[in-house]
Amino acid sequence: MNAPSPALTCTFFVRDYDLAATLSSGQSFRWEKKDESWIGVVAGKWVKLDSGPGSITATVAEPVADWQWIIHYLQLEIGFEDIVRTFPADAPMQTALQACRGLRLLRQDPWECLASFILSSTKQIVQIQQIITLLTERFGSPLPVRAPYPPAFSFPSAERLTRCTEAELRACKMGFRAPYLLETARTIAASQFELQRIGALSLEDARARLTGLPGVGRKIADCVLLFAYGFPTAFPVDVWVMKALKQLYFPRSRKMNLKRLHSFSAEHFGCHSGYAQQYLFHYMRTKHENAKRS
DNA sequence: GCCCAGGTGAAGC
DNA sequence: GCTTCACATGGG
Repeated sequence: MNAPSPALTCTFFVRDYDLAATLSSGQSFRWEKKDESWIGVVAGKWVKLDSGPGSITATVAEPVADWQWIIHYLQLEIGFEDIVRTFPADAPMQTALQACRGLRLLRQDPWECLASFILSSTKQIVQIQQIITLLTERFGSPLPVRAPYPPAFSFPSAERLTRCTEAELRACKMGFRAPYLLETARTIAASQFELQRIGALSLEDARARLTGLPGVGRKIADCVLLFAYGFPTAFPVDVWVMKALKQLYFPRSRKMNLKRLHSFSAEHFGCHSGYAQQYLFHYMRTKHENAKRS
């Protein structure tokens, strides 16, 4: 077989892939929409994604022969229909599914995902994006970019962040999250904690390891387990998912606390409950604008 | 001014 | 075990 020759673009044929919903659904915070394209950084490479009918085209700044990194990130090879089929048949779930069919889960870099969600607590998605943009501009490395697009930067490594002061991090507008990020970066960089090994553990053990890090509780751990490691039943419950579960499933119960909702979700949403969770989250966040459009 | 945002950890009961 | 509160910052 001939090795594929290096190229600047590659087109992938896809079905049921809503790129816009996927990249704007609060999994990753590094995507910016420019005209009809999405600009981001994946695996240390600047990349532009364009969605066509039944296809996604990736464009990079320097020719590459192997596109596996973007295939993996976008999860282009998963059996989407097989996942959606496992969702419960109840009305709320089917409404959410219909509202944003084609929404996918990404497979992100564990460190970037962990650091990003440490910065996410009680912040709106736009603000998380602002913080991460500042962090990458100040402490990441500049990457080759295609003209005429603005400069892009890698996500700073844990080791790089250990050389920051807390004040420098706070200056990225992250507030009280700065010491959490700094301490976690130190733990990771000192190899007291191997992110590599988390994926081989059971869900419960992996979650226990992550929640041992400062600033990482159940919710942030579940985000990393789902968005970076692909644990299919990690089920992050934030304020939106909480609202979705209470309003859609327990409209007249006053005593549904976090713990009860976790046990409900574990038995109700099936073997891909994490995927189902992302549909509920995105549906709740966007249903008002959808209502306006239709 | 107020309430809220992909929460967590510590203190109080 | 649970509930309450402080913690920065910016949007609506």
